[in-house]
Amino acid sequence: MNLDLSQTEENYLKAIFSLSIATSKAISTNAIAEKLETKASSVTDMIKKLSDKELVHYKKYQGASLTVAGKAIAVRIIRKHRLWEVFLVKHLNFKWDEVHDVAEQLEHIKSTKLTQQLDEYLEFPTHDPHGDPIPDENGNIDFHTGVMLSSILASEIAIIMGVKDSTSSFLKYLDSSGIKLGSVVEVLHKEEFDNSMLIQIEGQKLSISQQIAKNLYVKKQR
Amino acid sequence: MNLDLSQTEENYLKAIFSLSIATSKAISTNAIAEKLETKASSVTDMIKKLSDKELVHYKKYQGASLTVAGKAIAVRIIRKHRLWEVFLVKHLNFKWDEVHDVAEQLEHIKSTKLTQQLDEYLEFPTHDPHGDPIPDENGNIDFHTGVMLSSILASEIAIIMGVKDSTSSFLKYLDSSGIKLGSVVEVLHKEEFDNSMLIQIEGQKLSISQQIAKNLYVKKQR
DNA sequence: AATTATTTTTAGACTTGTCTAAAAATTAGT
DNA sequence: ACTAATTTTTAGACAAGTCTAAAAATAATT
Repeated sequence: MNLDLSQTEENYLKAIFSLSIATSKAISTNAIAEKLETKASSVTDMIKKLSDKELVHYKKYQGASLTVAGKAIAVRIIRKHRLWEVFLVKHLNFKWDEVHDVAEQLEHIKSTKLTQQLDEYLEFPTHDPHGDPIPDENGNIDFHTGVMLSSILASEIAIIMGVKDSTSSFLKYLDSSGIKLGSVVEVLHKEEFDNSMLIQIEGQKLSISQQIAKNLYVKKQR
Repeated sequence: MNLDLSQTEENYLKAIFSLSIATSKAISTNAIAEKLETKASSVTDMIKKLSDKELVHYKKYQGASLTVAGKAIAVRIIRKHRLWEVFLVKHLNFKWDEVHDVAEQLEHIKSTKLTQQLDEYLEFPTHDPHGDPIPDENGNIDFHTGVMLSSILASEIAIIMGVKDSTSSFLKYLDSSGIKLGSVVEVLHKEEFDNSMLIQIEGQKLSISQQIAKNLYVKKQR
């Protein structure tokens, strides 16, 4: 069995992996198609192929899920993606909203030595510039605690740990508002009407919509 | 005109470029096929395509040569290849005989910011780990002086500037013989019979075949 | 200059990944 | 439970890049 996958195949595995985080059910053809901006018929073809290679479990009309082997590959790709993001920000002066497209290319470079050495060179980072956890060499991931800022109650204090949405527009909004990873947030008030919240962050008061709050991972301070 | 080339197209341009260094004539279909380890018929197809994109000059049965636009692209790829090689050796602990395959992949990453920043990060290196010149941002290259060790006469002294053959086996031979870029060589004796030479290098006497000497670029010391 | 050998091109086929349009299966709605 | 709506799959086509085998052009030989 040829385990040297095409970039396309790798992208499918990665898509299924990331869609699998939120659920334990099989991932629908349509969901994959939407994620990869392709057509359902193309997805069906590819899932069959990956199923033949025993990288996904697949029964007609029942959606797809990763096998152990498939998940291992997906995690390796994500590991590479995030390591490269760290490299770009830490050493090459990229902003956190500029790294995605380049990392999307770099993640497909095949060389275990490269990945290992890069990891070492970066001093074994645990999180990427967006706060996402970097899988270790064995594929273990410290998933986010999963607490969103939107769930924090008034008068509580938390620390920004990551962003869920990594689109450039969201990241630029955060930059312009002075919200960074590590920032301490105090929830001053929650508006019942639209669930927006008034917060104290980086020395200023700021009103943020629920949409924003739902996309910020935080660690609650006791 | 879509200027976003596939990796395959880029590899053809690079192959034609490197074959063009030794000659001013058009490059034959067969030569390209051999370089890329493919068939002549495939080369014909691709050359036509590149000709349509005005990246190569092509007349049936007359071989191919790069247009100004094609050469510019080829040089950019070579620039990226060599910058990555420097990165791998300088920062990621790769040996000079290990970098080629990885750089072959990395050279296709598309991001002008990445290339610029990498160049700056590496402090604008002028040569890669094999002594090959790195084109600058505008595509200018300091070609090798072109003097090979084989042309150096007995009792003359020279400095190793680069290797012509970058295969792993040749580089490992050099490592095991203590021959490095920058090494000072004195030609002690030239054997008329087989053109081998006895040299003094890195504190030892060494006999090398003409084959070896023909693959080492040197700068003659006056 | 005619013939032979080599190189190059063409023609047709195959693979990968994609698409559209139609058919089949599943899910939802009453 | 039975249509209706939605999702998924199939069938057939296409583009990129490759191949083999045969034809055409060029180069070499005598």
